[in-house]
Parts: sequence; structure tokens; C-alpha cells
Amino acid sequence: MSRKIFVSAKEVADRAGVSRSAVSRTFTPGASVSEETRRRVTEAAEELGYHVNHLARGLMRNESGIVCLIVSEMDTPYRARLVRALTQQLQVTSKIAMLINTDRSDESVDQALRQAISYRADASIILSGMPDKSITDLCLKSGQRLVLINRDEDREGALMINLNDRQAARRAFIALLRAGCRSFAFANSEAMTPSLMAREEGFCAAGREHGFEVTVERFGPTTYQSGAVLAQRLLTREKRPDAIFCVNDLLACGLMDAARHQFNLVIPSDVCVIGFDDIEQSSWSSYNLTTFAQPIDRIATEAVAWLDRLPAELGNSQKMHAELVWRGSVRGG
Amino acid sequence: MSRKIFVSAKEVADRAGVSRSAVSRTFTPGASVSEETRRRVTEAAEELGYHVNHLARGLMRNESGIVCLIVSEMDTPYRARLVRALTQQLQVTSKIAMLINTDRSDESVDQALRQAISYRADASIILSGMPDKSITDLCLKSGQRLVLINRDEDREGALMINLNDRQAARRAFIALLRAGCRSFAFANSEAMTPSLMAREEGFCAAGREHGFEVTVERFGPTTYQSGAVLAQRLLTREKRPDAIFCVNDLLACGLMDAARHQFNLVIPSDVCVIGFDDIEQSSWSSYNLTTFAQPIDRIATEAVAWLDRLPAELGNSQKMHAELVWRGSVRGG
DNA sequence: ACCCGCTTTGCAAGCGTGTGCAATGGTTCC
DNA sequence: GGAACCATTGCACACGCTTGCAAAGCGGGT
Repeated sequence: MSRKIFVSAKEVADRAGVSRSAVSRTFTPGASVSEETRRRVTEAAEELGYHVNHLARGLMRNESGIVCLIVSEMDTPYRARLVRALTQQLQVTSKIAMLINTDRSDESVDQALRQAISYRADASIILSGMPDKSITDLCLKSGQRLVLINRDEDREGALMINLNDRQAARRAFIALLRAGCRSFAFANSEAMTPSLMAREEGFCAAGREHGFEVTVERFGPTTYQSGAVLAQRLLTREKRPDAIFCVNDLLACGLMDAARHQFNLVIPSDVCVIGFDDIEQSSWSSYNLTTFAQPIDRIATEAVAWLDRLPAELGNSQKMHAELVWRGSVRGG
Repeated sequence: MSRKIFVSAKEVADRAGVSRSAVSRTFTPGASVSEETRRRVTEAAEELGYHVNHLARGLMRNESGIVCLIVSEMDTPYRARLVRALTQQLQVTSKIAMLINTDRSDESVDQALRQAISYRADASIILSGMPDKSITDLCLKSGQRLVLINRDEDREGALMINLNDRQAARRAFIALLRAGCRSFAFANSEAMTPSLMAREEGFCAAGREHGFEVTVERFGPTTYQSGAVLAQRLLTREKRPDAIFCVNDLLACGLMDAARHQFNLVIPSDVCVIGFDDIEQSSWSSYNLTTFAQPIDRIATEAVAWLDRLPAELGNSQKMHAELVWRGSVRGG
């Protein structure tokens, strides 16, 4: 509760011998100020260490410059990279990221959006979870922009950025088929988020179309540890799969480690593996995992660019393409 | 530039048939409001979707509730975990994290602090880089709290949280010595930050005390890729080291992968490795790396707790203890 | 009936800005 | 010289909130 004593425009004005408006205008791009007064103001501001109060400015302009990033488990490699790309991109367009962690309860996405409203954020970008419609409606009605990344459910007025998960999954199947695999499995978590389920469905559908049945196994959260459990379940079947598509690189890493160290299998000769996300670890030589790269920078760029668009051109759905990155966990390639 | 139309306290007051003060008091813990009016106010607020404007509140109270996290390369496993822990802890004490990325130029830490001042942040927590003294002085003079994590340089009035890097490094040496190693190397990056250098110095000092010379090699940024290069340099020496202390787990992973896949060495029988940070990957069975765990949660808790302390008790330095986590990359244990 | 103390409530000032409006002063053009 | 124009500047109000202050209401004790 320390008394804060930031220097205000009034003090700068006094020191520079001008009116307070002059100070305000000096720091407002495009405002009318003579070269002389601008010089004197900036000088005085420099000496006093003056910085425009963005809280007050936001209050007046009705535009805070704040954008909320709502995310859970943000130390996950993929999420961390996305958060990094987003904050960076926001700064480029002179906005600033407010980070809200929704690790705790389920309703906390709603809680997070309430915070966003309280701080009069210009926009919220949701990377995890799905907020209630009532609260997103309130956001939109209040004039707040909303971006949903890989969230799938429809929200009129929001920007929705999604991957072509289904198509990528089909592509994965084809790749494994061409590699000579004949017994296919899909390793999923129990998170059941739309994009994860889309990958599962796409893979199974592709299998059926080619006359193969796909073994699906689901377990726990989408983590390395779950990958080990899934390996346990899949690789002990009497008909051991020779191709496993993992819903996620993290899972894939866990599964590969278990396959090698517990079951002494060789990848890719005994079993081929494909992942999703292209996290950094996938390129590490212990994994060398063939996987799908999300266009993270493009996602971030598009999301942020949309925030400055006029409401007129609110085309509200962007489909992104996940590119297959060939590495050593699939034969041939 | 969409017109925002958040609902204000005035509207709630009108609807509830009370004064604007009443509604303000309803949302101010500890203020004097009768049960009856509070009920009517909350009801009206609920119907209208009212949320206190934290910008305006911050302006009045001179306390924004905002805390800036200043960090570069935040998708690095260790940093990401720290950021997560900090945001979570901040939310627990009903503050909110503003995330500032300083990946770009060198002066951008200063830039970041200017942003923090502009948004009248109650505090700034610096995880990367070292700001100029003039700007930190301005922060402190303005009544902003400052926390430096693993930044080492002195800043009167700020809280500095550091690890016992030197001591941990000595501990690493002892462990390797006890494992029977006789040829020691230290793998460092060229980042040269105080804590990394402290680890190097501590390790070398311990070596000298026991009559061993430690081979030091430094290369590039503190990444997985650098680890591979360092492996190249260290493992091709005529007297190949049988113990390598890596400044960081990321480096260690890269080094281990190169040692195994390029040089066909077995860990720990051919060479023992110790890392630092205990990132998640260190526990993955491909690495199973003996390393030092930073007390991330405690760091976050202490940092955030300090923000609420009275200025009287500003003890400004906290030494944290990094705990050795025994895994399989060192013989014995 | 009166006074005292306590809780509740409204009024109004103020936080640090942005900006419309009118006034000022200078320059150019006829 | 006067009119017309333009850039610059200061005044004052607004933004949405908190909070000190005083007034109002109320109950109880004498």
C-alpha cells in the first residue's frame, strides 16, 4: 500500500511553462503542436521522468491497449511458443498482453473473461477451454474483440482460427500406409477437445476408406506420461500395431520412449510414429519425430492483425494448414 | 476503433434506485452498505452485466493491481514454468500479470519498464536481462516494487532472488568425484549471465580444491543445439572427459544426444552428466538426467508475497536452495 | 421527550487524461 | 490596409471510479 508518486502531465506543463493540453498533445500522434513547445515539453518530460498514464488515457479514449491471453498449462511447449509469438506480435502493434492462467477450476475461463472486461481489454484471445456463451456475448456486446484459437465451437462475431486437423490426420494415414504399415493405432488423451477429436476422427475415417480398422486408445491428460501408458496398452496387444498416430508430440515422445526402453522396439522399423505440433523436442535427435507443424507465427500474426480491422470486414473464420514435417520416425519419406 | 459500450456504475445505480456511491461501495470490500441495498445493487449489476472498471479504480486508488513480468525467450522450459507459477500466484492474491517480451533489442528491458510505468504497474518482476540503473531508479522513486530473479546485480530497494549457484556447482563436483570420475569438464554457453558464470566458477573452484583441472568450453546461446556443439568439442579431445557438468538442462540434453548418437558413448558408464534446472525433459526416460531443481513454486510465492509487504520490512535479498535430483546420468547415487 | 452513538447514504471533489471549442497571433492574398 | 486563412494554444468538460464529510435515520438509555 505504498503511496505511489508518478509524475503527472500537470507537473511537466508547469516546468515547461505551457498548458497541460500542450503536454497531452505532444504525446498524442497527429495532434497540433508547434516544434518549439514540443521540444520544451519532451525536454521537461525527460527530466522529470514523465510517462503518459495509460490507465487514464484508456479511460478517456475508451481503448486500453490491453489484450488478454487466456490459457491453461502454458508451460507446455506448444502453448508457450504460441504465447510468446502472440505477445511479441502484440507489442509490434503497440498493444500489450495481459496473461490469465486458467489452470484451476472449469469456470475459470469465465472468470478470466470477467477480468478482461474489468480491465477494459480491447480484446481477448482464448487458447484453452471454452467460455460460456452468456459471457462471450457480454464481451462482444461490450465491443470487445474475441479470438478463439483451435476452439472450434461457434461464436458469432468472434474470430475463430482453426487447423485442418481432419485433413492432416488423413495425410498422416496416407504417409503411414505408403511406409508399408498395415496395423494402425491412434493414441489419444481423454481431454476430448474438438481439435484432438477431429484428428482422431480424420485418422479413423481415412483408415476405413482404405479398408483398415484403426485401434483407438485414450488415456489421461495430454502429456508425456500418458504417452507411456498408451504405449503400454497398445504395444501389448496380440496384434501389435506397426503405425501409431499420436494426437500430440508430447504424447508421442512418451510413447516412443516407452516403446524403446520398455519394449525394446526400434523406430521406425518395428513401429512408425507420427505426432502433432512440431514442438522443439520433436527435432531432438532422440526423437527425430515426423510430425505436423502448426504455423504458429502466422496464427499469431493473423490473430493480432484482425484486432485492428474495421468491424465491417469481420470475416470470422480462418482455416490454417498444418504442414507435415518429415523426420525419421516413419520409414521412407 | 469500435465504440466500446461497457455498462457503468451510474446505470446500475439508476436501475437499482440508489446513488452511484452505493454501487461503488457494494464492490468495495469492507465498505459500509446495508444488506438490502447490496442485494439490489448486485442484482441490477448482474442483469446489466456490470463489472467495475479497473482502469478508473486504479486511477483513483493509485493502485492498478497490475504486475509486469519482463522476460525473453519465454518458451524455454524453465522460463515457461516460472512464468506460469508467477501468474498463478499473482492471481491468487488478486493481482494480474502483464507479460512483456524482451526478445528483440538489448535496450528493450528498459522499454519494458517504461511500459510498466505507463500502465502504472504496482510492480515489475524481471526474469531476463538487466535494466539500466537510471530506469530502475525511476521505478523505485515512483513507488513501484521491483523483483529481480537470478539477476545478481545490486539494486537498492528491489527484491533480489538468487540461487546458491556456486554451492550447487561444488555439490555437483563432489557427486561426480564420488562417482569415480577423474576428468572433469564444464559445458557453458556464451550468454555469460551472472548465474551461469557462478556455476562455472563454483565448479572450477571445487575442482582446483581437489587437485583437478576442469576443462571449460563455451559456445553460443544456452540451447539444445549448443549442447551438441559442445559435445563435439569436448568429446573429441585426446583426453576425453568422463564427467561433464552442463550449465543448464537444455544444453545437457543436446550434449547427451550427441554423445550417444554421434559418439556412441553410454551414459553414465562412459561419461557422467549433470544438468541444472530440472526441466520436464530431464525426467523423460531418454535423458533421465541428474540435475538441480530450482524451487520454482517457492520463488514465485516469495516474489509475490513480498509485493504485499509493508515497506518497513523490505529485506531485499533472498537466497534460494537448488536441490540435487538424483537420476541415472551419474554412476552410483 | 431528549440525547448519544452507530450505521447507512448522498453529495461532491478529485484521480490524470483527451479533445471540442473559441481565442490568439501570424501569414498571405487582394 | 484589411480580409481570410491557418496553425497553435488554453479553457473546461468528460471519462468512471473512490472516498471524506456531513446529513439522515434509528434504536436505546435516561
